[in-house]
Amino acid sequence: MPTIKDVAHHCGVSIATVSAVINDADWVPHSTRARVMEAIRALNYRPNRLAQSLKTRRSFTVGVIVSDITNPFYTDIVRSLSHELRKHERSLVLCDSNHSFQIGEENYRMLLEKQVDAVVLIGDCVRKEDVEEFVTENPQMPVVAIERDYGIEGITKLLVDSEQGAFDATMHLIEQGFTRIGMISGPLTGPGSRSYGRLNQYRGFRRALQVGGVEFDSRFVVDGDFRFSGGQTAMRRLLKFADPPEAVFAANDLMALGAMEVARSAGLRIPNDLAIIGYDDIPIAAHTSPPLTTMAIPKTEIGNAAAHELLRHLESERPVGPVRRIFAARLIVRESAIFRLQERLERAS
Amino acid sequence: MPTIKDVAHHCGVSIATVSAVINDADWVPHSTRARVMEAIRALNYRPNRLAQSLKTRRSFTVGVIVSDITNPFYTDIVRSLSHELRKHERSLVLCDSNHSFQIGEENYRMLLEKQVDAVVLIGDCVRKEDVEEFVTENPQMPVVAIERDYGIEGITKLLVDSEQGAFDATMHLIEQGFTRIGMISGPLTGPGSRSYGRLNQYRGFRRALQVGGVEFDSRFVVDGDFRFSGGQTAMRRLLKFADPPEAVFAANDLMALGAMEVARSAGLRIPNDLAIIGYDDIPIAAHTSPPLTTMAIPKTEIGNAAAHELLRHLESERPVGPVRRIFAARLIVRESAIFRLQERLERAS
DNA sequence: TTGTACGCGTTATCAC
DNA sequence: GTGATAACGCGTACAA
Repeated sequence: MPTIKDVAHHCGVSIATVSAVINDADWVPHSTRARVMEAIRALNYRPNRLAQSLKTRRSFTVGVIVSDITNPFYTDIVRSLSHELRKHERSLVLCDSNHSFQIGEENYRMLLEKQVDAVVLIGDCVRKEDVEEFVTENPQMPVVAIERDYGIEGITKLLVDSEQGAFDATMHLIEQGFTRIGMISGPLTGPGSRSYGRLNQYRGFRRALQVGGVEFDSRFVVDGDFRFSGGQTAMRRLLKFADPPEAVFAANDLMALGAMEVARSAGLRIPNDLAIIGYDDIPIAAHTSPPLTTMAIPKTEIGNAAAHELLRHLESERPVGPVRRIFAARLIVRESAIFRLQERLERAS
Repeated sequence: MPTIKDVAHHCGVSIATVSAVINDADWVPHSTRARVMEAIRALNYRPNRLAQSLKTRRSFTVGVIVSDITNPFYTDIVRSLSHELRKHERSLVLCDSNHSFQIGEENYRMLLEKQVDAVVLIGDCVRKEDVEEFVTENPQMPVVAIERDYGIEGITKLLVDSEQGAFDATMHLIEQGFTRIGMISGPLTGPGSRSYGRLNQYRGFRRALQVGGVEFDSRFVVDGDFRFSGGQTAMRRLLKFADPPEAVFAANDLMALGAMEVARSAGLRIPNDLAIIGYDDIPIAAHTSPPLTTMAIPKTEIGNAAAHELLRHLESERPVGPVRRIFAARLIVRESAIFRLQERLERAS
């Protein structure tokens, strides 16, 4: 591997001049500049970013810790983050904490040792106390937390308003004309309850019923586990009632799909006999039969925002204050929650 | 940030001693070692890996370029790769080339400049000529290519035998007793045809028919696009025949799901009226109704193997020869391709 | 057993 | 305009 020294020797200038050419300083004459460039091409010289970083104290690298990279939301966020960073000449070192706080803490420490310029935390990947400790030790390093509110001052937070999302979903059902509305919620305790940041979905559901003037029936709220099978189990419980709900809001699409499967197996048509609305807009949701009405999370926007916030810090001269941004889920109307008026009138008569 | 110098001053020894303690050399006396450790704790000293790397010429970092990180196969591979590397104190720089050869080439160059110890190429992310050039320029750097055979000497290849996978899938249908068998293939040209490395599926399908003594009907082979909608379109074409196939092998699960949807809408029961077998074993496949019989790709094994091969090079003294490993897809029997004998006898009578 | 001095590849300061 | 030269933080011969 040729070094800057080799280039300097090759074209008979000093390393300082070569360095100036590389970092295109304005004072280098065109003639010498051309000679240096020629030597660089001839030797196929590539600057050693490690040495650059050691000297400039900027690694042009961002560390990312994600609790589970196979979670499609996080994958999408990482992707858009990666693209934005690339546009600004930064690279990304990825750590998957695999839902282990210990691994997350090790990852964080490693990133600091590697002198990353910033850290992005996605999901519930590091213990709050550890983040606090790292942040107080490195107050100058930008930290962005996504989908988890550590409640720590001095770090940027990017969150999704799940209360509002659940409210909008439920409100959609009410506006369609449904009056007996159930909910398949997420787990009330355990890891999923926090990492998904969806504790507030139930609250949004309740608020929508209240605002929409629809009576709340506590029997119609069943808790699931965010998995397909959890949706199935929950739906079976719902269908046992003599007067089951006519519409159901599921806290995520996987459970909505499970619920749909059980409903159809029970001979119910969707949405004619039972309306279902999900949450997440996973890829398959557009292709189920009927296609699933659901709430989309602005994954790409979140990834872009993370990059944007980081770069604001990194590219500005003086430290920039942290930010707390709330993103809204967006209603995607498809066919699983349509109120079929004609159908209902016919049945009523 | 405290440096090794600060630690040395703090406990009144030389930096050489501190360095020896960090890299636990055997000659440091317990007493001084303890004093140094104490100072490290007190100052909260962390060695600067950048400086270490500059000196030792090993960055303990592996570069990964993936054509599309949101592709679940690649995500799983990246995940297992990342875990294995972490166990061996290596970190991972992730690049998503986003199906662009130009971005892939830029990524590769950047990784080299960052002095990564090795490169992993997943999918069709870098032009063959570029890989060749980089490899000849850096003959000592280990390169692992996954799911794409560049046909380049000197790099390790990890591939899935799609011919065998298609053969096994089709053979499963034949063994069940089906005789009129169709195939929904992948695209014959374009990016998908190469990045998925599935050109050979058709060949495996043909071979199975031959080996199994089942007549080949060219009308029953329709090409799709690896997407849900492509599966739907293909199935519609298949169902137009007066004597449609009684079993279908789809080149991926998404198309199998699309085909299933169309078949059911047409009033066909699965597998009673039409058997379907997929390829990939995507997560939802276990939860469709009926659950989809399919071929599973050993994603985790591939990721682990990539890490294993890299570490063989990285941790051995002298260069190790590259390897070419072929992985087999595994049949996952569920319910979408079961031959219901009794049902068929009843219908026949 | 411990300390000194140099080199890794680069940038930045300051003479010339 | 250009070229020495001192850092950057660390590892390591080699001297003490």
